[in-house]
Amino acid sequence: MREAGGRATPARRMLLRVLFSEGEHRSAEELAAAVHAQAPDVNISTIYRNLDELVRLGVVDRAYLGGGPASYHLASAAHGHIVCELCGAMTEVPDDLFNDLAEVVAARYGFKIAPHRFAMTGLCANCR
Amino acid sequence: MREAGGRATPARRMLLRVLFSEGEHRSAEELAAAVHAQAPDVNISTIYRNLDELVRLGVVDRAYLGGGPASYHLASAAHGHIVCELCGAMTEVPDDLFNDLAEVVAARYGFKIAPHRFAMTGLCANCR
DNA sequence: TTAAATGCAAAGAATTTGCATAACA
DNA sequence: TGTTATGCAAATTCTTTGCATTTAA
Repeated sequence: MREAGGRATPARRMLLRVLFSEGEHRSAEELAAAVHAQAPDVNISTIYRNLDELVRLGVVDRAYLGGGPASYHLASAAHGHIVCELCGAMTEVPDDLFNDLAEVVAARYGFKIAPHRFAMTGLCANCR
Repeated sequence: MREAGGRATPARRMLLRVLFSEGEHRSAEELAAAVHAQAPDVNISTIYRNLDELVRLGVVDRAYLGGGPASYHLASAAHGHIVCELCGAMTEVPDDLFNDLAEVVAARYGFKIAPHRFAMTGLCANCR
């Protein structure tokens, strides 16, 4: 944080602590709730601003898993996502599942996909 | 529409006409604007309701391409999407690009992916 | 004539912004 | 001591909902 010209504030410490301790795939609201358990005065807009900053620094990944709120997780825990369109169940899938596809897309379009920042939607085993 | 117990209303005719004539990947607001060019009185909530219905009937696909509004296109024009996280450029990719990946995901998780309803995000050739 | 569709206005969820104040370095 | 970060409230964007009215079949 400091290296990037930022400051170490209580709100930021709390947010990072929560990101490490809580499970993956938390929305901004959920992260805010977790932060509030310890520091009730941290404003939601501060959460959003700090998440933006952490995303910009590459510390946190923001993934859009469908219509709902954006989902945040530590960049260190990279993985893909599959999300059921009916029941909403989310499953993590290993990054390397995308290797072949990523190669083709890179070769054909010059596009580098970031598998941990989107979800493949469809139908899960239960809902099919 | 009628087969599904629905009615053929002017608002629906207009919406479908627009979906056929306009390009792909329109947001609800864009579709509303196009409809309004011919029928200024159609309410945006009617657009949303009819889009919901068309999605339910499988006539239209709704894709979440990132943080912005949902994107709608005729289900007949099935294809995948890659969207650049920096410049927002969207490119359509053929469905069959997902064949191998879809097979693995089906075998391993029992999950059937719907490639035309999400976008793979990442960096385009220009932004890399 | 009756269930389905619409318009309107209002609410809702998720996120962003302006501005005065507080606090890290 | 001067930015940087925060709180607060209000605004924005996208979408949904309740309800009275209209309309297709």
